[in-house]
Amino acid sequence: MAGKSEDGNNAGSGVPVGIPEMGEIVGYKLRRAQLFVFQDFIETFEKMKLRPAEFSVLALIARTPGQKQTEIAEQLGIKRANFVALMDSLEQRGLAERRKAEGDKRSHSLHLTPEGTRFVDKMSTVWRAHEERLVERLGGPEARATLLDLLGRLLGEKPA
Amino acid sequence: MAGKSEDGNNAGSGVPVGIPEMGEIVGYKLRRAQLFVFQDFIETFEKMKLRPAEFSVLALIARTPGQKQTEIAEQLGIKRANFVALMDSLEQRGLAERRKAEGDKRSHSLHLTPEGTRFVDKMSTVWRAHEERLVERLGGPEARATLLDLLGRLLGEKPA
DNA sequence: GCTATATTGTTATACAACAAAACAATCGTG
DNA sequence: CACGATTGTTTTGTTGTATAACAATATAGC
Repeated sequence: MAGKSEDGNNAGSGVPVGIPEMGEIVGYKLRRAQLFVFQDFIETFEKMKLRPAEFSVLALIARTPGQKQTEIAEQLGIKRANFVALMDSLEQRGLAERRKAEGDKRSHSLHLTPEGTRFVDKMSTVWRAHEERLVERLGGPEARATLLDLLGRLLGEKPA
Repeated sequence: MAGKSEDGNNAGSGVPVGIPEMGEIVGYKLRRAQLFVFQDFIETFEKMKLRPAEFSVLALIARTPGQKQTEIAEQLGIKRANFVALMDSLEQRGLAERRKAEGDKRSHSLHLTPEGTRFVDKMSTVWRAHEERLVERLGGPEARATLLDLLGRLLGEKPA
């Protein structure tokens, strides 16, 4: 056998070389992992009737209240058209509210209600348990930090 | 000031502590990264009119031909009901085909057509360029290996 | 061998996520 | 003031995915 194997794991097995194995495809594994994590997230927040998108909206409003709808939506990569129903729901549940922005009669500034603030507190606690579960799977906090760093690189974030 | 800061980056700024920053949420960053990678993937394969799911099906059939529909679907996490239309499309495009499985008149064994084989060759080449783009973003092949490893841990794969 | 149960591929259907276009109200600028 | 841009909204369409039901076939138990 003249050393011709490129794949390294299927010499002479008739398996066509050059065709990527699923586990070697970054996009594929990324998707599977994201699905898994979201699955855990969704189950974790099932009782609170909170979906990932709603979580992110509440967290953003909590951290920087008063931002305009479009600003919040943009930061989360949500089209402002699709953001409307999302915000409607949060408002009807009494968790967040739209206030007339002073100075601009078109835009709404987003805030948490008092109940929303309490809700976000509980939400944050519940989230921590979810995140800790991921850390265990990853094998420790350093692994999580590394993962966040690598994902950040894909997203083009500055190398800190 | 007695050292009470837990967040470490917003002392005295009125920002509620305990509420996670978006960039610190594994699930969120994972989703954004996956979206980004898929975006690049989709643009890369726009000319070939190939979607991620179709790519994965063709790659799987190419690597292990003769598998039953349900087997392929299951490996990819696709419900067999949704797999039908997917496979229909690949068959109508002349890339893959269903053969009557010998021994079981219910099941179909999946194979590539000759044209499908050529298509997969080209597909693999094009994919490599996409993957290489990701490697550059990540900062090298080692970073990619690390990422695949970490994602594998999330998915519960054996530590090799 | 016959019957009950399970599996395979399929159809139909519903729902959620997401994108694109258009619109009224309002803003900002020349 | 007139014009173009922006904000929130409605409407609509597409895609991905989940569920239920079905006919054909296979398998296991008796």
